[in-house]
Amino acid sequence: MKQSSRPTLKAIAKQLGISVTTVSRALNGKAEAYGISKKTEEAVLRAAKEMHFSPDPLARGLRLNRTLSIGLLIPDISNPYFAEIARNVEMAARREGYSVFLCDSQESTQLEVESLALLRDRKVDGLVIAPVGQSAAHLEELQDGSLPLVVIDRYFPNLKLPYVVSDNYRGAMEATSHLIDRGHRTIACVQGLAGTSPNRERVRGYRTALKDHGIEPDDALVAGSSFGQENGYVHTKLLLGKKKGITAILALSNLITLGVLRALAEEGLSVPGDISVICFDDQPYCAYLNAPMTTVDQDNERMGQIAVRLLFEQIQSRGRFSGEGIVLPTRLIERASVRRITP
Amino acid sequence: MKQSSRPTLKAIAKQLGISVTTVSRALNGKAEAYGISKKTEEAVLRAAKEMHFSPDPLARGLRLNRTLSIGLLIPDISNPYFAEIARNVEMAARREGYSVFLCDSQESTQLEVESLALLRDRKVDGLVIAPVGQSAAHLEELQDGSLPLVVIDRYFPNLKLPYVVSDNYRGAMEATSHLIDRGHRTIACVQGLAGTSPNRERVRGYRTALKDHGIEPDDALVAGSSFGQENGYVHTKLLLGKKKGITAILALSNLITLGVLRALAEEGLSVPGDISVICFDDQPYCAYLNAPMTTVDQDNERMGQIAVRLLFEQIQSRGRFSGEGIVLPTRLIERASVRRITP
DNA sequence: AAGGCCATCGCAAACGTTTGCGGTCTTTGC
DNA sequence: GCAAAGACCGCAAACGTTTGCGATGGCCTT
Repeated sequence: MKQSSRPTLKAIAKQLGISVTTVSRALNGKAEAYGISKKTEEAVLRAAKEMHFSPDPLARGLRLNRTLSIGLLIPDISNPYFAEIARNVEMAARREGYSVFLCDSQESTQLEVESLALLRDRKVDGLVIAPVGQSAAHLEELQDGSLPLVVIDRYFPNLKLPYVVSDNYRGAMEATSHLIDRGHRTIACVQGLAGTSPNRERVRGYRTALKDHGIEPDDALVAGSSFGQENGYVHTKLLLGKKKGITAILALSNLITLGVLRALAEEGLSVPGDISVICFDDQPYCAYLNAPMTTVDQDNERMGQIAVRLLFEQIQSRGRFSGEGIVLPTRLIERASVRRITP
Repeated sequence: MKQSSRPTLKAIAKQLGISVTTVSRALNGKAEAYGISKKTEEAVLRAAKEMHFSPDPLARGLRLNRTLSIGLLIPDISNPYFAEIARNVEMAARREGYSVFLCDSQESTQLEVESLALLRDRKVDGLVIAPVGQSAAHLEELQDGSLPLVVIDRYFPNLKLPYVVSDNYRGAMEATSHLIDRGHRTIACVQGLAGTSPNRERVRGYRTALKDHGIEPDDALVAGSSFGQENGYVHTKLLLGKKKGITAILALSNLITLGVLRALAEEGLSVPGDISVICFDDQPYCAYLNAPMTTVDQDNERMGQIAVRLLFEQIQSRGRFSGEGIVLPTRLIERASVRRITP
């Protein structure tokens, strides 16, 4: 009885009394190109099937310098927003025959740098990365196209890297306008991680909407420093204490929103009775919250799929990417967390 | 200017005028064992550092038959329950120097089988798998210990495979008892995927609790066939139509719960005013739902960590696992979705 | 002076592929 | 009958490691 080790080219070759070369070529569909008779080709294919042969990815990778794997680098996979993206990336990649290495940078640039090196070491054929987004120094060296990659969710305006992101600017503008249209004038904004493109764009949309409606943005109404829940909680508390007359809050992420809600509950404020809330990231549960939440839905399903498509285009054209990037529209989902008021 | 290709052992060897053998041994800490002088050892280490050498995982894997990678197989990574597990698995694995291949089986046994083959092909050193759980045929052949693995969330009583799961039985029993204690007698149960261990155990806990309190379980009060949201919705509708007098619902997953809530909303029933609800899986948002949800919290953080620990114990001891498996306690988190009634 | 024994290191094979050059036959053309 | 042309296939190197055997010197011992 043979060991349970996988069959190799050699095994097939020996069984058929031919060389590994021929076996390899036949299996790679190069029979015609190398003048291998139909008979042997079929024999090889049959034997391979019978023995359940599949080429060793390591050996093949070593020789070909392609691993048929990609890296997926995410700031926090437990965030349902990213989890959804990850799911679509995995599905799309698998459909192309690629496997994906998952790395969670835990919102730490330090860990992101390490992960990047690690994935590179692993010789992944490409990378889709949702960067922490505060620093881009470690991404600059990736611009040379030596390693195909696409950036998602957060991007860097001054880097020549393909990206796919939401139209955060318009999304925030629409949301803010929605509030203004319903009579709100003093609108607070609980923001996320400063310096990241989504945060920057969203705040910009928020301010533009205000100005467009003749309301002067008040910097004191914008607070926050991370996309996490705790941040939402803390800064809602602070905002409520510092500024009076706030009638609505724009929360810039789903986790922030949960923090906001906690703070409001503690303060005994009801949504939307006492205060209106609108937030980024639609999640399955948003409709069932106390006061079903009006949200800015991002199409993260497509984001994952498109990211992979963009990536494979690079991989197949070996390198250079031309386009600027892709911006996906958002969608305002109106529910019941915004009240119409008369100022 | 050299190509931007990574430095190899040969490069270091050439630079120092020694053999690759010596370089390899020095880098692997076998200098002493093979009698390599302190001087050369240090020279090698220094050169390696300077050139930013790191061994090619492919070549190493080919030679050693170890890839320093594990596979993580999940039915649905976009489910926050599994996402949280994935996060902890990734973190724990990375801490041990392992990378993780992510596979999403999309709750399909078919895809699970394929993924298993794929990961095996990739020569992962181990596997942590949350199986779909309906069929175990493809897992049986893994019992021989040829590939270390640990099963999480769902397990198979008749398979000798290490597992770590929640104490679903007790969890459901406590939840049901909680309802009974508050006066509920007609308690519906919206279940998940039939045939899976969590579902079986939870239903068993539900029934036991009823019997323990002198209530005869009514099979017509148990319905459902998947852990998804749609299932929760549909079967709540059906239950409400079929059975009268239901005062409480036990929902066996977080997604099911969302479906339940949708159905109740459509029927104009309020929680907990008209009907009480209690559910499995605590999620960050549960506290902010309309009627903050009383839940059975599972410690999926530890589940991921322990799974990895168990896995590495197998990997290091090359093979045989002795223990039976690990059962993590659940915790009932009492909020406001259960009303006290007087039957 | 010869043998033995350390201390230090290198050769070459092996892991499983792919691929640039060939090398044999058989057939064909004249 | 003989060369040229296909048709069909194999050798061996290469990818970057690790490792079983030695190999080479120098120094000590007797």
